[in-house]
Amino acid sequence: MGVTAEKRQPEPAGTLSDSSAVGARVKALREAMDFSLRDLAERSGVSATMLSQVERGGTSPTLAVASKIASGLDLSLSRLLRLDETPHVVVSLKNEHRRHRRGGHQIEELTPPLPGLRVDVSAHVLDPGSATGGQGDSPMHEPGSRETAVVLEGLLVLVFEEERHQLDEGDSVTFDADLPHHFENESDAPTRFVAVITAGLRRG
Amino acid sequence: MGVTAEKRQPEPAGTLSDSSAVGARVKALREAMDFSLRDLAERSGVSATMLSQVERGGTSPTLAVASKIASGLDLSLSRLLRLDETPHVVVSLKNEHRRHRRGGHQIEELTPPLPGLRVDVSAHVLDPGSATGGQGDSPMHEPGSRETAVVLEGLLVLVFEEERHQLDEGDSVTFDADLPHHFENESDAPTRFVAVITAGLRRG
DNA sequence: TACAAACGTGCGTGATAACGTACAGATATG
DNA sequence: CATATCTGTACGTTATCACGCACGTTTGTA
Repeated sequence: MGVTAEKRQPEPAGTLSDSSAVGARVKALREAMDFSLRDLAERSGVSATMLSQVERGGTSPTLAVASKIASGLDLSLSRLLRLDETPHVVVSLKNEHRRHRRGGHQIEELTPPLPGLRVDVSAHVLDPGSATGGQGDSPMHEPGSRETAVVLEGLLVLVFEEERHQLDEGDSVTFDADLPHHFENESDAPTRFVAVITAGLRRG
Repeated sequence: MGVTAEKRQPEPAGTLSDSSAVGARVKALREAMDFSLRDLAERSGVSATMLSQVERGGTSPTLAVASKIASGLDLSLSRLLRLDETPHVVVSLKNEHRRHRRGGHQIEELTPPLPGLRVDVSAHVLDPGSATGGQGDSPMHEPGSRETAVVLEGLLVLVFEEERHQLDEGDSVTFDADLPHHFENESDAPTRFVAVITAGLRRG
């Protein structure tokens, strides 16, 4: 069971869209602190000329120089950069979740398609008598991946390499997801569970 | 990324403790992802020659190039830098029991303490008016870790770097867990949610 | 008003980042 | 074993970072 890996997008979340954003940020912080270019130059150890070029977006400073500038503004470099990165928090509202259904198997993606996200969280509902592992739903994942399933409601059966494992409400199970497996609902009530799949060891 | 200090002022406090630490970090991450220098060059748009120099600490790349390298590693530059900045306290549960409570916060570990497990899944109940992040519960996790929370019942508030995010039942949220955060229940009914925390990047 | 000081930026220059090419060693393959 | 391919790095070249100096403009002061 699982979702195909999202392909890398042109501008992943958190990447600087334009390094001149950092320059504008430095200028704004410097002015907020009531410093001139020469003031900041003295505090940071970077020349006023360079600071002017950076603020106007005319050059991309090295990490060493950028760290000095951040220090002159009483910040770490990572914190300075974070001010202009895309937001770290991604709230996924219930009605925004990507949902799909295959027969008696209902799937709801709970994690956003962020590049570099090494875990996939999804909610599942299995109607009575239904099972996962239909068309387009591989019984195995990429090598090294692992899965944890948590039963929220009802009864769940994990069939792992042809061995059956009974899970009651509140139980959880962790296993290597790169081996053949699927889930079944043999009861006469729907089963709800959350599946957490970690990225494999080799990422292409 | 070793800058010779012979002609420059000693680096002021607050800068990267060791520029070549970033290079070593890039090398460790690249090898963990099983990439060659040429593989990463293709993904990041930075030449293999340059990557080799950076990893060996022979040069300090510009912010523009460093951002490309980070992107090739599926990271933002600020996260890459954060891995080698001020050491963070690693959260560690005080006892091995699978269930425990702190005031109005009830926690249940759902994943077993398996070696090499790169994800931690836990169920939480917050009584009305309660919050996470009390004594012995650090507001930050190890560098590079990420967290996804799914609201199963009730209303939840995420306070992330002092910004509040409202979540209704069924909503989910994903964020960098190595920055200050905690959860609150401001409603008059209990809140149940599942938290999924991925291992940090610092681990082997 | 005149003058001094402060400010941001253009210009030229040296240092170094960034890359392409080629090499030697390691690894894979028939 | 011989050959091909992959890998990391040395070297030379080009592009650009980083700076000192000087300029024109703005601001402060007597």
